[in-house]
Amino acid sequence: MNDEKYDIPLMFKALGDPTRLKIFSFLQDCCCPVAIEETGDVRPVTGPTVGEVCCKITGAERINSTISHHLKELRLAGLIRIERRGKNMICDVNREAVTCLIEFLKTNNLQSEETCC
Amino acid sequence: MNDEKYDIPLMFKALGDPTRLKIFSFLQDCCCPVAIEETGDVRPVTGPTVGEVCCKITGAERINSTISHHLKELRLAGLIRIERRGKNMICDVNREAVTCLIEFLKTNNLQSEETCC
DNA sequence: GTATCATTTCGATAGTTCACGAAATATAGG
DNA sequence: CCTATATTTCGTGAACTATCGAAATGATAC
Repeated sequence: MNDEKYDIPLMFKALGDPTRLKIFSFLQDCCCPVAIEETGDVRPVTGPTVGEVCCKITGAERINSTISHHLKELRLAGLIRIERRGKNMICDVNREAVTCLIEFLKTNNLQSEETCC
Repeated sequence: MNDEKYDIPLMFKALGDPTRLKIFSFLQDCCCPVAIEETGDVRPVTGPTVGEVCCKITGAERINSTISHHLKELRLAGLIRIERRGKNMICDVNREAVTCLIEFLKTNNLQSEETCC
């Protein structure tokens, strides 16, 4: 799971900004349905639009270029996917990437607090 | 586990720099023995010194102020502990903090790739 | 106390990032 | 094609960060 596919420091960096972490957290809580392709790839079926994310995070109606920028960084880090659905772009969390981070953190981080080697 | 005790974005930010992630990774691999106090607190017994970390990360013999700075950031984020042992400062990973991150990432990140709500 | 070793703090610099508004792009609908 | 809607890209300034060498600190050894 710790492929070359994901850039671990880039993913952590993306989550290291409070605004981005809020966005990520919101998308995680949305827990949107996904479709599984013949290839085995997973892609979002529905989910919050960029506008809905903006509204949720900033409280404002208007779409914010800052949120767009943060979404792009989360996307470039591989943590979320953004896909057009008609007029809107919809977002969802890339669970594989998150699992990759979890695996990284789990390494040598056994719950036991005794000496391990 | 998701106490107020840890600042999640700050921890992710600390891990978001490649140099710091290398340091953290090295300390994780060291997997040093820890002592359990009467209070239940855990503290390092032995572990790499700051000099050893510098050597490992930069390859140089000399202690590097940059590494010192990165260690401080990891410490302020709560991810590692640094303690004096005679002339040296020794480092180790704070597993509780790491577990806190893992729990955060696990939320709504079930392995199942089907619709979950 | 003085010298020495290990590490941190300070100060400067170059580079990066966040946030904002304005302009550009892409899609849908008439 | 023209318009409206949704979102991204661009340009800018302020704030932050990484890195480096030099000076300061703190602990031990003599």
